[in-house]
Amino acid sequence: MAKADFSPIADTTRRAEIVALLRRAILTGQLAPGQKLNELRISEQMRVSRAPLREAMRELVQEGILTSIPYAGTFVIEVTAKDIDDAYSFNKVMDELAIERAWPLRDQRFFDELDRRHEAVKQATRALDTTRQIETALQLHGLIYEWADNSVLLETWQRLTSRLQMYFALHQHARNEPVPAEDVHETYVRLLKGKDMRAAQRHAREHIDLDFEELLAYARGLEQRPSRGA
Amino acid sequence: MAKADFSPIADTTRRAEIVALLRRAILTGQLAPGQKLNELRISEQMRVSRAPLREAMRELVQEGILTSIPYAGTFVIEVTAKDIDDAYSFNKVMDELAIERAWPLRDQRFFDELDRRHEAVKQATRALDTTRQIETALQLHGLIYEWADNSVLLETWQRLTSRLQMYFALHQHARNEPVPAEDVHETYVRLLKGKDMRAAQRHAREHIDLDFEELLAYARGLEQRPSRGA
DNA sequence: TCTTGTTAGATTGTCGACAATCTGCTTGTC
DNA sequence: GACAAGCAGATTGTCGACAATCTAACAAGA
Repeated sequence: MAKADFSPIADTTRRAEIVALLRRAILTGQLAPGQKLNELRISEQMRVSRAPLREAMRELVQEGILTSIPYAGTFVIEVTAKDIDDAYSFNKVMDELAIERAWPLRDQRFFDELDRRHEAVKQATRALDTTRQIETALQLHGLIYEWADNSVLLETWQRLTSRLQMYFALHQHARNEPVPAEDVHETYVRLLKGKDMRAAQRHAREHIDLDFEELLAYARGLEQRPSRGA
Repeated sequence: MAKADFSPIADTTRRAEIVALLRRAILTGQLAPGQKLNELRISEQMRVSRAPLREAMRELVQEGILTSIPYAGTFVIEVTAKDIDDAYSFNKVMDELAIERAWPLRDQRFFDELDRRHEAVKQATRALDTTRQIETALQLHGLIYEWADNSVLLETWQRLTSRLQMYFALHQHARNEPVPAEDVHETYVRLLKGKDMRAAQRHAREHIDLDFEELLAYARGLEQRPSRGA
């Protein structure tokens, strides 16, 4: 009775591969914020013409991690403390919604997947792979969105994820510290398996708090005492 | 003391104009859901080469109103009852957040702008211009997002707006009724000017409810009793 | 009759070259 | 020396043509 459960064929267009490459370069900090993307140089490096490269860049502009100025160029977005703060407070509200919606839909598959992703984080942590640690942590966190059964909510989360990953990667790059050895997701996973939804929501908020606070402090430090008035 | 308040120069690239044209065609229902966009035909009609057209389409795919299948084509998104329901329940939560954030930032400029946009809706209603009525109503509603001082929240709203406008336009198209003469936004505007934030939030939710309920009923009617199981 | 292989037409994906625009330097003038 | 005009050089925007892929119609075989 096992239905053959094929996954979609891999995207075979150059455009899709370029998107993946560029996104990765940006999210890992290989391409720094504010940096200009020279079309000719990149197309030559990738052995690709400018047409698919430009289309890929247009996608990433819409995704919000590149910004384009006509006849001037396309740049990696700058990251301000306000951007991080905005993403943070928005994320808090979304999290509560996602947990609320996903809560009654939790089943064995959910718990299994939760463990699987949790394991992936722990493995990346053991391997001292900071990039992958951020990536897997976000995937762990994203499970409630995938389970919330709301396409708009999920899509919004995925958009936000790009930027969050970029922010955290920047932070890690700057600190250049070894990754924390202890498992900060233990409580989160346990609460999601439990019976108290409010407690899970509360923890999710506070748990996110911690990481973000560090991030914010770092970003504020970068900005030279700007005039923050309207 | 009046600062020269210039608006940005108009986008001079064909790409930007194509994006605007296509978006308009989709949001007004000129291009029906599911319809395929033939690149050659459109590029000839617009007297433009396929390169900027394709870049424009890539943007709209990311914006969520087009969908692309490699080597098969790019299509206007289909609208299901679930999509509308998802957008609806997501919008409710966002609205509460937006009102909460915008509330303490309301000032004279806010009230003036509120009146201005309200007037625009009434004018479109008097002119029996349904398309413009939808557009202006969404702009009126979007003010709280612009005032909430959160870039992520605003951006998310703008993305959602595209689809909402499309949904409502479809609905209007299908009903083909004259627009309602009475002013459904009167209470909304009055509450936003008042002192009771909770009341404003409650009304926004219920006000939105009305329009959406009709929309949902319509969309469900379209779908041939689909199996709604997982 | 149903399935499978082939082929022609149409459409999308990609390429290399040209046009439009910006940037920085040079030049000339005061 | 300061400043504006004008001139390369580089970069982005756009174009037309070619290559890769899909669709459907049709033929051949079980």
